Amino acid sequence: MFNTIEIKDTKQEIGQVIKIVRKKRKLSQVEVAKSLDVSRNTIQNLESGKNFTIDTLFKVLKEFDLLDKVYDEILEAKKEIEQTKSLY
Amino acid sequence: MFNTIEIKDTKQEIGQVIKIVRKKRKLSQVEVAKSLDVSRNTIQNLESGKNFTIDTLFKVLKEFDLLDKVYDEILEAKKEIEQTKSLY
DNA sequence: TTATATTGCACACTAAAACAGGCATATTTA
DNA sequence: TAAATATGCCTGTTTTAGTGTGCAATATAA
Repeated sequence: MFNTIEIKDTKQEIGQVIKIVRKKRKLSQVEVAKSLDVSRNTIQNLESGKNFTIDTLFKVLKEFDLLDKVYDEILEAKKEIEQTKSLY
Repeated sequence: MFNTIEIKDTKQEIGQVIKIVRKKRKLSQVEVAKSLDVSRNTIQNLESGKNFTIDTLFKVLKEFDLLDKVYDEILEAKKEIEQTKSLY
């Protein structure tokens, strides 16, 4: 009936986005890993939809200049939620 | 000079959003933890800006009907990135 | 106020993310 | 084509997120 999004799908989409951005910048997994001081496995797992920590994700987003955008969207969501009257 | 967002700040904002939504729904940390089958510590750490896994975050977002929105925003970002010509 | 529930934060323990390294298979480049 | 580079995935080890418990401080209800 309802087409609810699964956690697994969302992780995989994140991984794809990261990979696309990395390719656009012509960087290898090794190069990104070195820049962030994490292992290549960590980048590999992130890109392939495995579980990972928020620190790992945000390190990559920051490296790719995407953290500011995410931060803004969180603030935007916060505003909306605060304005919305509770339905419960 | 440039006001770059830090990872720590972003995590703390996420924690605040989660907490606000939970309060709006008049749920305790214990109740949310039970619903998601995670420990209260995990919810506590998420809300207080500690490090956490993407699975934990997405479980909470799904419980609060926010995962679909996040998924859409990821797809939107993906489109934009794919269209943008690389600057590198 | 007094009782009850909730929260924040310790602690030790367990499960899993992250690390280090290797290897086969693409993919790219000379 | 051959060489070099990059990727995907595996195995074992280390680090840390998550768990379980307890307790003091705070907030809520009687």
